[in-house]
Amino acid sequence: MGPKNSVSMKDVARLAQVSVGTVSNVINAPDRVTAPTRIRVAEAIAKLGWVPNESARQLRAGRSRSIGMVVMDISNPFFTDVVKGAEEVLYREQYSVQIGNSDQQPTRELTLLDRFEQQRVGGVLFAPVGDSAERVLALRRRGIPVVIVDRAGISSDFCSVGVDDLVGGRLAGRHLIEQGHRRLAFVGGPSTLTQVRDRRGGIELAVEQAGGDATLLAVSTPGLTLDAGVAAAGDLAALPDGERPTGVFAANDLIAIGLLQGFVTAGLRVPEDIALVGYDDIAFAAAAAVPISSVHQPRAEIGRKSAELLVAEIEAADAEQPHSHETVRFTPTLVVRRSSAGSPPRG
Amino acid sequence: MGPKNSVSMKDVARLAQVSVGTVSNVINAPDRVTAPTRIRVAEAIAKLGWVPNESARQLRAGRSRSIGMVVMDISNPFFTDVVKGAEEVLYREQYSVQIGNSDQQPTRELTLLDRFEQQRVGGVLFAPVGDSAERVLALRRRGIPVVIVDRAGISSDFCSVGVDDLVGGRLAGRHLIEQGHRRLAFVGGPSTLTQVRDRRGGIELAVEQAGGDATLLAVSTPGLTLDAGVAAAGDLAALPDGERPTGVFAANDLIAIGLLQGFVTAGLRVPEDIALVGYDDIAFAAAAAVPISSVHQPRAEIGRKSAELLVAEIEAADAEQPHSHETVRFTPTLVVRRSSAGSPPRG
DNA sequence: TTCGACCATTGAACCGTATCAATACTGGCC
DNA sequence: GGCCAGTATTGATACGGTTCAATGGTCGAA
Repeated sequence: MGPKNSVSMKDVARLAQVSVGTVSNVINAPDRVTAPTRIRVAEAIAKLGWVPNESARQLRAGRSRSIGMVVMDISNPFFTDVVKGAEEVLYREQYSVQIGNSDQQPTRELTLLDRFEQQRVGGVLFAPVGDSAERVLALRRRGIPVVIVDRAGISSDFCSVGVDDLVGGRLAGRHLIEQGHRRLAFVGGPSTLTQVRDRRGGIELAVEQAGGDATLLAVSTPGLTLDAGVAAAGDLAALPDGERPTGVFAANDLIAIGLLQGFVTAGLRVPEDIALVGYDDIAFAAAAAVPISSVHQPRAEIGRKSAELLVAEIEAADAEQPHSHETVRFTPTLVVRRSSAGSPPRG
Repeated sequence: MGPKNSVSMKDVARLAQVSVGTVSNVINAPDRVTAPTRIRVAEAIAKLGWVPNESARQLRAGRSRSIGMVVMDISNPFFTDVVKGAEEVLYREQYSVQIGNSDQQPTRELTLLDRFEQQRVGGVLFAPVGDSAERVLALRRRGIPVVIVDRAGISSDFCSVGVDDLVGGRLAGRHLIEQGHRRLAFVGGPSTLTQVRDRRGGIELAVEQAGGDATLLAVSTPGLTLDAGVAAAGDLAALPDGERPTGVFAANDLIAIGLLQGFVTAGLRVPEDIALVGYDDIAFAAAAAVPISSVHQPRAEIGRKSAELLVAEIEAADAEQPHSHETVRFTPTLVVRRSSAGSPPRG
């Protein structure tokens, strides 16, 4: 239909009666250009509505000011908060962010990394589901820095940021035990996720350390979603009263909120019949039918710190300076709310 | 540190003993290449670990398989659901998506559009906050198709997808009136947002049509967030019992959830003292302290349809075929839950 | 054997910018 | 006036692909 209205630097140069090199300087090094010419060029740019072509710029310059971010589940508020923290830093530093949602599928995760590599992004913030270690090393070999988010210290080959999930899980477990619960349950999955394994490991530790008669039932879910929680609640509710756990620790708040819904539907009261502790402390946990106790992670801070580490690594590489990888492991805290208040039912 | 390990098509061509043109064909038109050479080239690619440079490809080819998406608030589950719907379609169609979060700031919105234009994205899915009509037209003038999301039929210059917010607002208003409420309130803002104006307009309409003594109090908030809802709840709770509205319609579910929290804190019971209806019907509305009635939008469907329209427009442009813009306006429905059940307190 | 048709492959031109050595200009100073 | 130092500007080149006209080779038909 319309004319392929493609105005380039050359057109600007012609209109402003200068060379393309000068136009380039007006953009990238304005102080190298004399005021009158600078103005003439600026006017030409405005008149033609020229917008620099990022592809051409990047092709020539080699580097890119866009960074890629891969998250497991964009509809989990935990990740959107991490994303917002990262965006805040990157926006300020003049990077643009590309968010990719792997939806907990290792295949999609790899596809996203492929695309980022093809686009020669300046760096990648990566919250992995599968074991993409090899793929990530390939990225680094090409010179693309990668920071691992939400899984701290998995390897000393990268910077990484996360919380100590073992500690978090133990906090939750101890709390339930201190409240008097003896039949505990852990709900979450898949256990291919480090986060799930560690959080479960944490509550297992708490149970062992408590000694005595405390037991732990592990309920595995296909994913960390609301629906998975609802389904798991049905399974638990179906157990006879004497066998059903009285204290449940969910691998994240989405599961916890789902469990709560499911319990209510099944006629179980929280916390009177069954106590509940979640993980992440997303805003919606406090607003749930019964406010949910949760292991708090500094979500925005995780995002910010990841972005800062990534920017530092990118700039070190640009300046050909050495860079040593850093592992930042935040310590989680427990926020107690109504869902785990009071003592367990006798039974 | 490491060598700038930049392997290009030329290297592949040399190793495979063919010309770069042939390598290109292996990638883009495999059937033009004889099987033996194809294999030889494939082996060379694998051996060298070559990954095509998207910038170079795009620079030459002119088109781009990445599309930009601008949302108002990435931490609002409504938008993440829309995003997931769009991603589903675009991933299938081999496009990559860049998500930008304007955070309800017109300035950031414009910055994001600028970046997308510089990157010469293939198309843009745009959920606008401000009045960016001019900027959007500039994009189109450059040949970048734009689909307006979550604001249907604002202009016949673009495709657009959304729901009829006037109808949605009226549904909510009618429902509250039918439940016997006479002192109604609308909570939301800023009213620069079409969505907010339309939803308020809808309940105003319902109040007018109901005739009689029904009144509407409009409470303006700075944004559509949880916190804004909590704050507004404080204001409403501070009103004397006889004056306080008994039926409240929130411009979205985040506000509604915030209101609910605020009311509970202030000692007001929902729905006994004050009834509540939200908008969007996000998953968390049903899971709130009191399950919240809400005007349902087909969130994923909005995302899918937007993406489909965008792809159609892009492909029409590629094929130099005419394209006529389409406006898709879904009709919202009301989902009644406990937050608006029962009759108003006498007072 | 010769010719033409057809197909696989080649090679050069180009996309829009950054970069940098070379050049043109300026003003100050002897 | 001539020369020099210091800037402002130029123009050619490279980046890594795609594209397409031109080339070379094969095979069947005459």
